[in-house]
Amino acid sequence: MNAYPNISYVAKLISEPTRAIILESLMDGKALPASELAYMAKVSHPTVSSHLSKLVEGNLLKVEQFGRHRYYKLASEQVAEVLEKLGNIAPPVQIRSLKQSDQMKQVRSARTCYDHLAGELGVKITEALLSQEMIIIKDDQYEVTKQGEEWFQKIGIEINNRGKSRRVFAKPCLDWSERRYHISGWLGAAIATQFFNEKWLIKSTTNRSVQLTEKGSILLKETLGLDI
Amino acid sequence: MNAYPNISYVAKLISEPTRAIILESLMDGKALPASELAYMAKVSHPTVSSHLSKLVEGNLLKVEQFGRHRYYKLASEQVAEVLEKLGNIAPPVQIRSLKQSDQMKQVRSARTCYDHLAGELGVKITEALLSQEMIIIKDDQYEVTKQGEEWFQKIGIEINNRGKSRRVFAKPCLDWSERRYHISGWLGAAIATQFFNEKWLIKSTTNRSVQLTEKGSILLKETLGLDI
DNA sequence: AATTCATTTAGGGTATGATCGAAATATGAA
DNA sequence: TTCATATTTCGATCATACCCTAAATGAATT
Repeated sequence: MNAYPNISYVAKLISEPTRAIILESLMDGKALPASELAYMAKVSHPTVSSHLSKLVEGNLLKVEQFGRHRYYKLASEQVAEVLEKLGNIAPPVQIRSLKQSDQMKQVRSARTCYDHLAGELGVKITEALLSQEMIIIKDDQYEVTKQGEEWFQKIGIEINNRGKSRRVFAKPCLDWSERRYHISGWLGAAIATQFFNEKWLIKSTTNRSVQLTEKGSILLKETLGLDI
Repeated sequence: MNAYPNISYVAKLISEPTRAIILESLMDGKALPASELAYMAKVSHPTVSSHLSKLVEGNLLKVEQFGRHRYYKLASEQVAEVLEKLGNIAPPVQIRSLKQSDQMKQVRSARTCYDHLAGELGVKITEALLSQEMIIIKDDQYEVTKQGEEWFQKIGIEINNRGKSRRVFAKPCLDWSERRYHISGWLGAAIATQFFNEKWLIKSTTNRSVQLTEKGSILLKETLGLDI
């Protein structure tokens, strides 16, 4: 009765708290060196090193070497998907300190999820686009309307310019903190990229959270009527 | 740096091999009593009982009591989704015995995945429907064509009869054994249900595999040109 | 009430694996 | 070559938790 892929092996890799912190730290798709991850997870170098080799061995992480630095990142978007889905059925963590509570608030308010926006900000933008009929939902996918196309063009995104990208255009992704949906897929990534390029949004250096800038705030207010 | 849902907690629940067997045994959506699960996982009653209480505590399983029996089932479709996705990034199990190898072959050839068909059979039906243009793929979703509607009607499925079901109509689900796609969502469930109702397909009593009947084989040959 | 079947609690043996300091290795800079 | 930094290997310690047997509980049937 064991004729299945080795689910328990992968789950075991994810289950160890230190490794879970490592994976979560890499969920926004960036690559980090071992020492940085050791600092984030608050464990010694030998410990993090042993965890990293297990994660690479299990194909959850990839490693790229530049000189004496090794940068670790998630092995694929599928891994990020599994982690996000696990987040959806997982209970929230117990908050133990004020600092942690602040981090939590930041991350819930706005963060990146692999390559698109999530958290309250991601959900609010998505819902504003829906209510203004810039996008509509059809069969569990988002479609951009005529006026939506103009709006995206105005902020610098050419909907029809995505070339031969075989990626899903835009689908709803259940947000673990809001229990509502935000946009993932090609469109989600395009929005996030543009927001960073135009400095409407900046990334935190310590966690997955992101911060709306003055410029970004004005843009959302003026073009979508969004107060944040 | 821990301001996230408790991914490691859920992963730990799934990671224990005995619990993984229990979860996999319930992946087709059916409900089983503790003693049956103890037999399948080849552990004692106390052991399985302790695992089951942890899985219920962690909201991965639900329990329903009928008299002195307690039936356990997956808590939600989301749990099944997580398990299936984990299967996609997990390495295949080591085959240790002939019996296990036979089970493996059965399960790979045809099985249920929560409430729709998977394995070689699920993939072949999906690909036949695509090549005959009964369904087409559009933006990562399947749509039923005019002639497809007739085909579904012929086998007893009214596409337009799904009432107020808010479920995704039909989307591709990556199959861990085939590394190709089968149909999930409302349509996937409708197909599976109809195949069981009409006895074109029967379930194994010991694992997730299913067997095409004589009648079922003829139907697929005559209406889709599928040789299985 | 007594019996039977399903499941849970209790307690102890055992194994796995996470952790760290110290030392070793690998890479680039001086 | 020598030094400095990044990472891994080694060895020992320690905690977690899985597993079983035996006994207890809970729920129907007689």
